Amino acid sequence: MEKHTHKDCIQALKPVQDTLDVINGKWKLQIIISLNAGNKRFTEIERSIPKLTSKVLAKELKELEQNNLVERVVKDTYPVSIEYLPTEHTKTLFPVVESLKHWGENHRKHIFGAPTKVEKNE
Amino acid sequence: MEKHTHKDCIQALKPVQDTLDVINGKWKLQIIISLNAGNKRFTEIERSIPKLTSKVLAKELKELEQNNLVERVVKDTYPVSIEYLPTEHTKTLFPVVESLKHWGENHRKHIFGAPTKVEKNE
DNA sequence: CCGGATCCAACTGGATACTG
DNA sequence: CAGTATCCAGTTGGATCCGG
Repeated sequence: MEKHTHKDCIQALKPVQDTLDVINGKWKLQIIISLNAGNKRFTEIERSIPKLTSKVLAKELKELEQNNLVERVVKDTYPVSIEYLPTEHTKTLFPVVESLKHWGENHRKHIFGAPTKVEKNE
Repeated sequence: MEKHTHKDCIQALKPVQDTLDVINGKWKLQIIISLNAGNKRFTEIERSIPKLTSKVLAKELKELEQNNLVERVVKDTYPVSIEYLPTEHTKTLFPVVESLKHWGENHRKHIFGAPTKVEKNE
């Protein structure tokens, strides 16, 4: 087996990193789930996710919006109300999440020899 | 998408986050690829990945080893040589990476390629 | 060659307060 | 309500040097 610069491998890795960047961090997927559970308003989302602060939520929502995974809708009422909605594109993420979930479960068995357990939840 | 409770989703999300933690960062997958390309020695791996420093590589290799994705072999030669090898467990990661890659490619088209769907707000 | 130790700059994110 | 601003502590990672 020859050793090479595997530049082509790195090239193939680019879309992988793109995906990881998009769902990166511990909040993005939780936010997406919260939206799909029906939460729409900023404060609603914030309250639905423990330990998530408004500063971080604002930042995460912006990034999700840029990636077309969240739609920000400004309602021209008084006072202006804002809704965050999941997009069609969001749904394409579900199989990926399933894949990650499946591997995570298998990995846990592989490392600890025990299935995922329910832990504390504040 | 069928109806879940929010808590169910968060619960199901745990193994997903496990997986993301394992392949997190911009180096882990590159290192795995480098190993699978045949690179074994520390310095070899370091040179094969631009911008990767020895400190970070050492840390990443330790984490990968803890997750059984890398095997560290000490050869009792003079001077002691060390080899890093991919494991069987590493292979189980490939379908996941494929899934991430596929979504990343599709996502890029969706964002930039622009068969732009018309989503109008009022 | 294989890293560990150290110093340091930049970034991250929590807590709190504040605004239109 | 939907965020911003500010301060601040902890973490990350680059640069460099060092020892086995």
